[in-house]
Amino acid sequence: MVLNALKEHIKKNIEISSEDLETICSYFKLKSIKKKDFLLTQGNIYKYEGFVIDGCFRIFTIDKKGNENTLYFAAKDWWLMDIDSFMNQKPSNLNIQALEDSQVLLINRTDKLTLYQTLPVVEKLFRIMSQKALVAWQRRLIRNQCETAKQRYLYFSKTYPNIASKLTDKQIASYLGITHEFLSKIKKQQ
Amino acid sequence: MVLNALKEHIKKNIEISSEDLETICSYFKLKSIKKKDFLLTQGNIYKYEGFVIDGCFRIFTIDKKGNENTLYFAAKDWWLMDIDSFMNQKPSNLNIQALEDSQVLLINRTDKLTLYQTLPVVEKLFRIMSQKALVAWQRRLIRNQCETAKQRYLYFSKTYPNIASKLTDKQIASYLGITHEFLSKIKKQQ
DNA sequence: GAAAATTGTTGAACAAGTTCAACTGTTGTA
DNA sequence: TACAACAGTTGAACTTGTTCAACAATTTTC
Repeated sequence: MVLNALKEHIKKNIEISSEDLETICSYFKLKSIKKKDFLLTQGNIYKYEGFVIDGCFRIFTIDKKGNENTLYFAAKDWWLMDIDSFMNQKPSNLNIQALEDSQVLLINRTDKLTLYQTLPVVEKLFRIMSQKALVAWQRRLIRNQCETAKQRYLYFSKTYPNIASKLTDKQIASYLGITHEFLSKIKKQQ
Repeated sequence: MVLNALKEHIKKNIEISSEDLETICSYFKLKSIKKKDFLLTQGNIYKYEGFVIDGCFRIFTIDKKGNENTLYFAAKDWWLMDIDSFMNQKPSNLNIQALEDSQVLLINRTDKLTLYQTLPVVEKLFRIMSQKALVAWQRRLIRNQCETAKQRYLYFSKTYPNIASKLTDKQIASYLGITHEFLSKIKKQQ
């Protein structure tokens, strides 16, 4: 059953009773998203938080010069969030696009706030997940500052082979913060 | 009184009763740290989480090549954390050094875990603070990817003038991810 | 207050990464 | 199946940032 992936994911992060687990999961609804479709586009308020059941997404921004900048990719068991837009009801700077036909479990803002209020364990769950994510973002920033594009490319394709294999070089380049021409030259070198 | 800064900070993030606020604050102890002294050095387990009352700190790592890479600076009202080391009792990759004579409120791991267990509002507080920090780290990464060193320098000195004024150019360069020679050239340009 | 250590500046040669343009190879799609 | 759209490759000229070395200015320390 589709909710099992979410349940397993939650249990990896916290200890939780099965009643609480059921309650949490009952608020999530499954949605299918076709390849190239958007779950969120820049300028709109993000009304959901999503957990990827199957498929792959790219989360990116487009800057003033028109360059696409990929924040991260989300495959199975990753979250699709824009905390700032979702919590503060602000227009988002992000685009969330399916790279292949995908399935996500979505929860809306009202239900999420209800969960926070009624189940303290949900606060704990998202506190722990946020802190883990924070550590990961700090490490990525440091890597960006002290490694060359080639080292970052090798790290990415080694660390996330399943995701990397689904991506075009253009998408990988926008994640690494380099042009796709330069990525092409890097790959030729080795 | 010294705890007032912490109380005000907490109240900016969540709604909280004054009893709970008192309870939380009662676990923090004031510590003075002399200029150039370390609150944490790379390889050790970080036993505290700190809230800066006065002074300024630099949080940085040293990579294999011996280059210092500054993660962030923490002045009044900022937190001094290494979540990964503190929560998982792992040796830290970070150094936390006072840039001037400073004062911090510290809480140890046992007390922090007690707070999490006894006061649900503490989970919420750190969930919210972590999520805000996460958003900030994502934005910084995007800025690093699409702006030049000069733009990043101007952004930093405009956004954090109080912190920037306390720092040497070498420290600022290590935060921006450039050499201090290049920062010197950037400053000459304008 | 002098010596030592650190920080900041400058230049020249170099390396990393971009831009633009032209071309090739793939993947949709009518 | 053909054609359009997009992804990938390559080269030349360019910009951004690094490295190293020498020197000047400032701060620390005894």
